[in-house]
Amino acid sequence: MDQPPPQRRRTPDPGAGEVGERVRALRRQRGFSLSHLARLAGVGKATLSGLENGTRNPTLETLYAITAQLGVPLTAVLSGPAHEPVVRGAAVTATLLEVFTEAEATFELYRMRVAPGPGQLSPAHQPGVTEHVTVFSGVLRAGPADAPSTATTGGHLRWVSDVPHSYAALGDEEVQATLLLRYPGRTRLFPNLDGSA
Amino acid sequence: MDQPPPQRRRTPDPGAGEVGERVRALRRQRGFSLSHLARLAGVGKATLSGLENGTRNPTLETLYAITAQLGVPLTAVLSGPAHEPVVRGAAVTATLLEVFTEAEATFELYRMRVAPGPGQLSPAHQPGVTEHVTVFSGVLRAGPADAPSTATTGGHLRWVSDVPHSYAALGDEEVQATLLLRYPGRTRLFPNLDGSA
DNA sequence: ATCCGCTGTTCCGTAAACGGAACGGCGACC
DNA sequence: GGTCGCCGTTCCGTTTACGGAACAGCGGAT
Repeated sequence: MDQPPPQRRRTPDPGAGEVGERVRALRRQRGFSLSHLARLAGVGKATLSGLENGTRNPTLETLYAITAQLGVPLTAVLSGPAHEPVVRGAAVTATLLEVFTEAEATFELYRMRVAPGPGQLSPAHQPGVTEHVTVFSGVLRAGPADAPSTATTGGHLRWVSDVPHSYAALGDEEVQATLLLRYPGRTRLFPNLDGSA
Repeated sequence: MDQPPPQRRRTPDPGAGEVGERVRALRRQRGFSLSHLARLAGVGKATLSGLENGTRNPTLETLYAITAQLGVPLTAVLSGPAHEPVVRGAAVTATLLEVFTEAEATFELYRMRVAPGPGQLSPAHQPGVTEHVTVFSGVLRAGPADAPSTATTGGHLRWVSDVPHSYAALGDEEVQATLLLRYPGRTRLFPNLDGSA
């Protein structure tokens, strides 16, 4: 016999609601009303309302029209692991955001999260490598293993990481931070991740 | 007077055709036939065919179902790593790298370059917005217009940017930095009274 | 008080993206 | 030769995302 329609459901969900939440957050940040943004983007208010509330499944064109007026790339509102963690340890999870190749040095910018609890020790990098950490949430104790420093929200740490170094979150809160690695010359930690497809 | 004809056209196009080309390339890489991928993803062959040929404007759900079966994030098929500057002024050029949406706040991470010469003044942001700048090349003088601070390579600046603020590169060298903007998360009608966080 | 103007939601007809089926084309096997 | 299976495209009816209009709620001006 004919099968009934074979389960139109597809995937757990890309986070349909999350996209709407991000759009709404970005819109509010800019002080735009829903009506205003809809007019700017050339889409109906019903469309934007439904999108923000997760009751519609927008087309690429619609979503692009909106994010363009918000001044963000499409990828900024898409949920999910746009970038997969490239460094994962007991406490530290880092995601490569960007690679800057300059004349004198190469920079790798990571978003880093450090879970509360015992810290994590990382081996030495190549000579001349420096790390710059900007904490924007939580309290981080990090630096050379024999002389770490502490930074809280808004704080900044910097050290030469050609020696073993440690990361640890103080307190109960997960640490959110950005990590900037500076390599002299042009050697890269992850040569195949430059995304210059 | 009446609205002018409502200009149904939106934007130059995010590269509708490009998305299709990338999907097709990824599919062929994996040795999948169109029919096979359509079946895997649970979408109609007509849908996938039209998408690859650029004659359809897919919904997020459709595109996600397909990219998931290709084993790539949605962003892999969207207009690539083309980050265009989103802020441009006399001295400052900034590129939005990432948006982090947290429970209490939203963060926008920029890569910023400040050209040597006269600085640039930026208007106040909304209340509660803070800026965190990490300098990794050059000498930057920035902060509230009436009380800027100076940071050199490896330095860090932080200020509340609900007042006009300025950026200027000291010396002849262009300043390279990362800029983290922190927006208080949900726009609350009443300020938080609990004082936590 | 009434009126605005604006917010965001909901209703509704239209346009189009959707899945399924049918199509022509091609290679393998009988 | 015919037949099968799969390829990718096209046709077609259904579903739904779309924009416009109407709606209730609210703050400010008169």
